[in-house]
Order: sequence, then structure tokens, then C-alpha cells
Amino acid sequence: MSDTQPKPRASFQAPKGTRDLYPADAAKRRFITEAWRSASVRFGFDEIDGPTFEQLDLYTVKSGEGIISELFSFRRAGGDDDYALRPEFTPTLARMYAAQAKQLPRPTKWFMAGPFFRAERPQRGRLREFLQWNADFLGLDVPDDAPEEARLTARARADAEVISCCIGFLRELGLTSSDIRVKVNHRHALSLWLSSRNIDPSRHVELFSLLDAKGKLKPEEFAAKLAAFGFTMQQAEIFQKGLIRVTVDTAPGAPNDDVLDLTFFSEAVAPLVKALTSAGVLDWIDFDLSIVRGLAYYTGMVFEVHEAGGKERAIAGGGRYDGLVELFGGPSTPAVGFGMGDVVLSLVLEDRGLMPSGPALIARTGSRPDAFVISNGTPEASAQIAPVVAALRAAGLHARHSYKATGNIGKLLKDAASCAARFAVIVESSTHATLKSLDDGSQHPDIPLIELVKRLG
RNA sequence: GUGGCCAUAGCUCAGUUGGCAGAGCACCGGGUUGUGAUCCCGGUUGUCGCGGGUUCGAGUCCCGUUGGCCACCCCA
Repeated sequence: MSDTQPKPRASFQAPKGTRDLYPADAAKRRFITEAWRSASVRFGFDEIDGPTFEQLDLYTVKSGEGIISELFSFRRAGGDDDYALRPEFTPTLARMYAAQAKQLPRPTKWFMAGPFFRAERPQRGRLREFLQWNADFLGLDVPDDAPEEARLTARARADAEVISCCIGFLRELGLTSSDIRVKVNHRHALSLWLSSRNIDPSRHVELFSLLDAKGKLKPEEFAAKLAAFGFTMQQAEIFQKGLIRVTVDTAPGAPNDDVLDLTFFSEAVAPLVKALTSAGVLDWIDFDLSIVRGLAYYTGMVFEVHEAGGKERAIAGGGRYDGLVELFGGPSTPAVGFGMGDVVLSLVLEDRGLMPSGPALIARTGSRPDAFVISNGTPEASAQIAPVVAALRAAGLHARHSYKATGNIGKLLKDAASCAARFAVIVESSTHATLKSLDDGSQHPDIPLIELVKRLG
């Protein structure tokens, strides 16, 4: 050993806010990503992906210089370009769409799922490295010169389709509309409604931030600030609760209308409500005027998905961002999408008992062995384990065997059960085996070894 | 970036005013019952997160550091 050899270091730890995934954890991650993929494909989205790091400037275009402290950014030794690990997908998406916009179909529906990185202090539901699923609907299914009314309903259809895909995924995992609420608002509709109350458009953004901050203010403070916009105490309470009833027929929704005349808002969101109804997901939806989402680039519908008890951070969030593709150098393109992280989602699934584990998880992730081959303990049977396993694998089957020295059949069957094998093959002689189904316990003796592939296939 | 709590076996944790490093589970081996719950016996695993300091002596007290949990900030 030379003097330059580094000394062994006693202990390394995973970097702050990252996770080591042992087999049980990796299987849970696969369970989630497979479900994301399955829902996306079912709703007609095509998979894409981009680099996990981009030019630093790509992120400041949209979010300003302030974003830099939240990024993991770096410069190659000796180079002079600044890069950043991707903290979100939307800039990459906008860049990719802009680059090929002329040849892409309308609409273009894309999804991706992969790792993202944010230099934040970790806490419950928030890590520095996490997975995020993104689904986006770019362009509309009507011509650019279609009447404005047609374009409005086309936007509402796209908005509803994106929300439906998100809900379709949650449903597939066994969550219901009483576990999860999808809180929806509409920035444009909100603005129309505020204007109808003679609130000048120049003050709308200020009011949006006030609504966004309601959870952090004392009720009296919140009401006092709302009073500056002409709202009464009673009306402030409705904002405080968040929940606004909007009905399908756009009729004034009782009981809110007794104190808040929401006619303008209701009319503006009517096409969205209609599209959500057609998609069969309206029972998951709460309209909530206080959901504005921090980002300045949202232009229409915005939504957040929350655990019904309101205990966790948002499971997902998204909305319409019609100006963003243009900002990245593409043609003016209506677009709507959302992102969902794996961290809060996992907390909710674990809490509701919907995260599988053990053999159930192995079955869900498609890694069940077809056969677990054991010997009855005689030398001639033991000698057949390697060739039988090899033959099964050569036939494309998933075959395993025990690495234990014991001849205890009970212990070996326990091993077979713990890896969730479909069948145990108990080799009895140099030519025959017993086939045992580990699902129903049934046994078939005297199976010739050469017939195993046929019996298991 | 700010604050509080925490770090002992692979996991969950106990460890007395500072005095020989522990339990359960898991894992491995052996035995009994030719069949997945079992039962009995035995065994491996630790720079007590890391680095300093005080002390005859530190898992225990002090300082620093790294990481975790929680809240603030932020949330694309």
C-alpha cells in the first residue's frame, strides 16, 4: 500500500436531504413510478425526458435571480459556463417544445417522471432530491383562428383532462374523493369577478398574495386586510374557510351567494365545471378562491391536490401557463400541466395503508419469481437444482433457489414465500419433482423435470 | 438562511450522580415435525455519527462538526 492511498474513512453519510433506497424502498419507488407511467399512458400522454442539469440561465429566465440560492449550481473545473441541477421540469419542457414547435401535433401531450433537486432545508414532505411526475397539455384542439368562445371551451377541456389524469392516478392507487381534495381556482375568473366588484386590476396581484397568505395571518388580521378591498367580516370568513360552491349550471351557488355574489366567477368557470363533470371527477373538486399558487406565470386555472385532512403539504400542483412557451423563444402556445412529487404522496399512501409491502409489493412491481427450486435433501435431488434453475431461466422464467445449507423443507418453503414465488419446485430425485403452488397450497407430485418449463410457463 | 429536539448492533431501542457494551427483532448455523404459523439450541455484527477537550477513567460532561426529525422562510 503506498503512502498516497487514501485512508479508509470510518463513516460516510448520504448527503443531506437524499435517500438510500434498499430493496424494499426501491420497490416502493418503482410502485409509484409505474403507476405514474400507467396513468399517463392511459390518458394518452407520451413520455419524454430531458437533461438532469441545464444552463443556469434557463431557470433565471422564468423565476429571476432570486431562484439561484435554491438551486444546486456548479461550474466545470476550468470551464466558464454555469449549470444547475434541474429544480423543476417546466423550463426544460418549454425549451423542448419551443425547439420543435412547428412540427409538433396540436395538442401535444407529454409526461415525464424523474429526479429533481432543490437546495432547501429538508423537513416533513420535502427533500433535496425527489422524484416528480409532470404531465402537460400544450396547444389546443381547435385552430388558432377559431372564435374566442371555442378557444375558451377548448382550454377548459384541456384543463379538465390534465386534472382528470391526476385524479385517475390517485384512483388507481385506491385513494378516493374522501381521502383527497383537488382545490381549484381560476386566476382569470377571479380577476373578472374582482373587476365586477370595482376592484382595480392593478390591485389584483396584491389581493392574490393576500389570499395566498391567509393561513399565516390571524383571522382578524386577514379580515382587516380584506376590508381594504371592500369585503365585509362575513365575506372574509368565507375566504378563510376557502371552500366556494360552484354548481354545474352556473346558477348562483348557495349558501355563499347570500354574502358573496359570485355570479361573474361562476360564469367564467362554467366551461371548466362542465368539462370536469363530463370527465366524471367533479366529486373530487373544491373551488377555493385562496388557491393562487406563488408563480407569476399562471394565467388561468390553477389547482393543488391535498390530503383531505389538510395535514400534509400539497401532493401536486399545477395550472395554465399560456405565456411560458413564448418566454422561452417558441410560438405563443396555450399550455396546462402539473407536477406531483413522490415524498408527500408516499406519506399519504403509508398513512392510509395503501402502500403495499412485502410479497404484495413484489407482486405489484412484477418481480415475483415463477419458481423457487429446492431439494428434498437427497444428493441426487440436490444435484439437479443448478440444471433445473438454468433450464427455467433459459426458458425466460424467473427462477430462484436457496443459498442456505439447510435441508429443512419448512425453512426453504418460508424462503420461497418471502420472495413471493408463484411455485415451489421440490426436486425429489434425479428425474422428478413436486410442484407446489404457493398461492393456494395445492401440490402436484411426480412431475418430470423436463416438463417443468411447460407446467410453469 | 434562523430556531428546538435527536444520533448506541442491519432495524427498534435500553444503558443509573462518569466505572467491564445490552435486549428484542432480523440474519446465519444446528436440531425436531416432509410442507409456508411454529418450537428448541447456538452464533456473527459496534472506533457508542465524526473530531477535539475535561478526567485516573467519557456512550454519559463541555466545544465544534456532519446527518436526521420538527417548525420558520420558501415552495417552481
